[in-house]
Amino acid sequence: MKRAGIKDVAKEAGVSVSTVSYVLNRTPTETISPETSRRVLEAAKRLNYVPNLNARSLSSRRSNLIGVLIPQTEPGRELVFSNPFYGDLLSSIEYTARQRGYHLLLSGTQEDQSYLSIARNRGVDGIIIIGTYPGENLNELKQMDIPVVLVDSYVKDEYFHTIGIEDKEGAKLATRYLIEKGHRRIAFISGSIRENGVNMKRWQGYCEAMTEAGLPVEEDAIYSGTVDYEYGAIAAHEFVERGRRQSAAFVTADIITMGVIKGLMEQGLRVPRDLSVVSFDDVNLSQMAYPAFTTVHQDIAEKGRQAVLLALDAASRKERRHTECILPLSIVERDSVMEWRE
Amino acid sequence: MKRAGIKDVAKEAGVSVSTVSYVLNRTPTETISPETSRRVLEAAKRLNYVPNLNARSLSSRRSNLIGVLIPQTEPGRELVFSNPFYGDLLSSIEYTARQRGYHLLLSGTQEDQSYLSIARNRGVDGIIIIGTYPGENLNELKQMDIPVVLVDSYVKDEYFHTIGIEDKEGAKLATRYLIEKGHRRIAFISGSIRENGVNMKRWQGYCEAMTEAGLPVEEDAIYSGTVDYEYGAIAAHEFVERGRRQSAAFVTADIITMGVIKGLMEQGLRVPRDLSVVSFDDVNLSQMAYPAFTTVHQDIAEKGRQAVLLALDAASRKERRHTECILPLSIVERDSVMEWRE
DNA sequence: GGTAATAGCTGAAACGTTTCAGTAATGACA
DNA sequence: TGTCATTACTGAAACGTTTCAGCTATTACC
Repeated sequence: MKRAGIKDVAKEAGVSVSTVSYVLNRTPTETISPETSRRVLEAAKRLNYVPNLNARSLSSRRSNLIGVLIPQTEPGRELVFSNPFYGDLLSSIEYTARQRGYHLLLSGTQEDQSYLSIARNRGVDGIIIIGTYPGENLNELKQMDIPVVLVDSYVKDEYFHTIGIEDKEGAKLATRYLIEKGHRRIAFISGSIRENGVNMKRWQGYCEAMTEAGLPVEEDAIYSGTVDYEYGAIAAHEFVERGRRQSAAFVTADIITMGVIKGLMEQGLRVPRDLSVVSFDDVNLSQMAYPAFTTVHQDIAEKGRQAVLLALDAASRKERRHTECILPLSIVERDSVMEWRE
Repeated sequence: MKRAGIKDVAKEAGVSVSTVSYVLNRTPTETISPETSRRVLEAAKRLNYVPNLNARSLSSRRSNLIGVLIPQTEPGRELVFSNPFYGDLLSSIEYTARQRGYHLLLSGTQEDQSYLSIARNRGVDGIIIIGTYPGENLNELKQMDIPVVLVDSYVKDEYFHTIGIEDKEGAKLATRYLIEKGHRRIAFISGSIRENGVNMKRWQGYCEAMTEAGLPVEEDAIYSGTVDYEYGAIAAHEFVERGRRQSAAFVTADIITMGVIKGLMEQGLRVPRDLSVVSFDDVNLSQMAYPAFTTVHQDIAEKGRQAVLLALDAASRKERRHTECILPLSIVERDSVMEWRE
C-alpha cells in the first residue's frame, strides 16, 4: 500500500499541488477560500495523508529537529546516563521540545567530528550541547548558521547561547555552609578540575570560600577523579588512607557523594558522624540515600526547558547574538552535616 | 558561505554527479577507476563536502535513523528517566546505533498517535518501543513496512520483534530465594499489575512460587502502585499500617525498593532486620543503597544492544517475521535478606 | 466604462540526493 | 575483421515537498 503523497491529495480534491500545500501549512500570506480548504482537508483525511518531513525539510530548510549532544563516559563509549542528572535533563528537554512540535536527534559527543557533520547534514534547526565540549570543532559550528545552546559550559563566545548556573557561587554556598557549622578542615571531592568546566568553577568557589574564612586550602584535602559513583568510593578509601584529616567534605556531584557514603560505610564510617558532607545537584538520589544528604539544589527541569526555548527562539530570529541564562541555586538541608566543635 | 553539494564536487572533479555519488557510496555494483575515485575524493575533501542526509533518504528511502519511544511518567508528560533503568537502556541503544552509523530519533510514547505519524514521516528505518504500549495503534504500525522491536512487551504478534527477559521466571527466582531463606509470609510490592506487562508477569511468578511452596497468596500482602521511588515509600508506610504481617518482600523494581527502604527507615525500621527484600533489575542503585540489596540481575546493556541489532537486521532483510530474544537472568546476593526462623 | 487592486488559484522550479538505463571506448576471441 | 563482453562513465528521472511568479476572474473606485 503506497503512502499517499501531496499529489494524491491534490488529485482527490481536484486542486493543484500548491494549493494543497498552502492549505496544509496555513501559510498566512496566501488566500484560500473556505470551501477549497475544506475540500482539501477532507481529501487529506480520506487518503490518510501524512507529510513526508524529509522532503519538507529538503525544500523548506527547516526540519523541526533539535540535535542533542550528550557526553560519553569515554570517547566512543556509551552516554553518561549512569549519572541521573543527565536523564533528568534529557527528560525535560524532550518534553519541552515535544510540546512545541520538535523532535530530538540524540547523539554522543564524539571526539571526532562525525557527530558534527551529521548534526549538520540532518538539517537540525538547533543544537543543544550538554557539558564541556572537546573544544576545537566548536568553530566549525559557527560557520553553519545553526543556533547552538551550550548547557553547563564555560566557553565564552559571542555566537553561542549558554545556559547554566553560578557554579562558583554554589560551591561557595556549600563550603560556607560547612564553615558556619564549625568545620575548619574541609575536603574537596570532585571530578576533573583540569578543564574549564563546572568542576573547575566549583573548585574555585571552594577555594574562595576557604580563603575568605581565613582557612588554608590544603593539598591533602583535595580529591579529584571522575564524576561517577565508583570514584566516590575510591575517594572515601583514600580519605581513610590519608588519615581522616578533615571533618567535612564538599562533594561536587550527588553521584559522587553516593560513592563516598558507600566507601565510608565499607570502612565502618558514617555520614555525618565521621564526615559531614555537602553535595551538589540535588538529583533524586540525594533523598534516596542513607543518610539523605544536604546538597546545593539546581532546577534541572528548568535548565532543560530553557535550553530548548533558547534554541527555538534563536532559530526563529535571524540574529545570532549571545544570550546567557543563569538559573538560581539554593541549599537544601538534609541529614549529612553535623555541627563541629574542636 | 553556501554549503557544497554533490554538484559542486562533480564540477570540481570534472566528472558527472552520478559518478560522485557512486564513489562516495562505494556502490559495489558500479565500477570506478581508482584514478577517478581519487579525484572525486580529493575534490570532496577540498570543498569540505558533507552529504545532505535528508535528500539522501528522500531519494533512497533509507534514513539511517532509528526511532526510540520511551514511556512517559504520565500521558503527555516527561519521560520516565526518574527510573535509571531507562537511562541505562537508552545509553546502550544509542551506543550500539552510533557504532553502526545510525542516529536516534527520540520521543515519548504519546497517548495520541502524533508520535506515530512522525516516526513514519521521518522515514525511520526501524522503531524501538520500550515498555508496555497503549495498544490499539500498534496495528497501524504494521501497515507501514517498518520493522518494530518491542522491548519488555508481552504483545504477541507475528509482525513484531520482541526482546525481553523471563519476567515470570525471574520473579519465581526471587520469591523462591526468600522461601529458601525460611520466609513464609512474603509481601509483593509492584507497579500496576493490571496491564499485560512485566509487572503482571512478575506477579504471576510470585504467585506460582508461593503456591508451589504450599504458601498462601494473601490479599493484604499485595502492594500495587506505580514504578517509582515515591510509591516505594508509600508502600512502606502502608506496610506498617497494615501491621507488619510479612517478614520479607519481593519488590519488582529497584527504584521502588529504594523508596521502600527509605519509607521503612522513616519509621525506624531496617532492612533486612525488620524486612528482608529481594528486588528486580540490578541497576546501579542496588549497590549504592544502604543496605545494598539482593536483586534479580538483568543485562540492561545487552538488552539495548539486541534491540538495535534486531531492528537493523530486520530492516536489512525484507522478510517481516517475528523474532524473539530472551535474555538470561540471575540473582545477585547482597545485604537485604536475613534467614528467618519462626 | 476604464483602470487598479484584490482574491483565489496554478505551474513549475528548486531542494540534494540516488539509481536506472544507457553510451563510448577498450580488449578478447573466433 | 567483426562480434561480444567488460570497464568506466554519464544523463536524467525520481523522491515529496515548498514557494515564487504569474494568471484569471471578480470587485472597488473614480
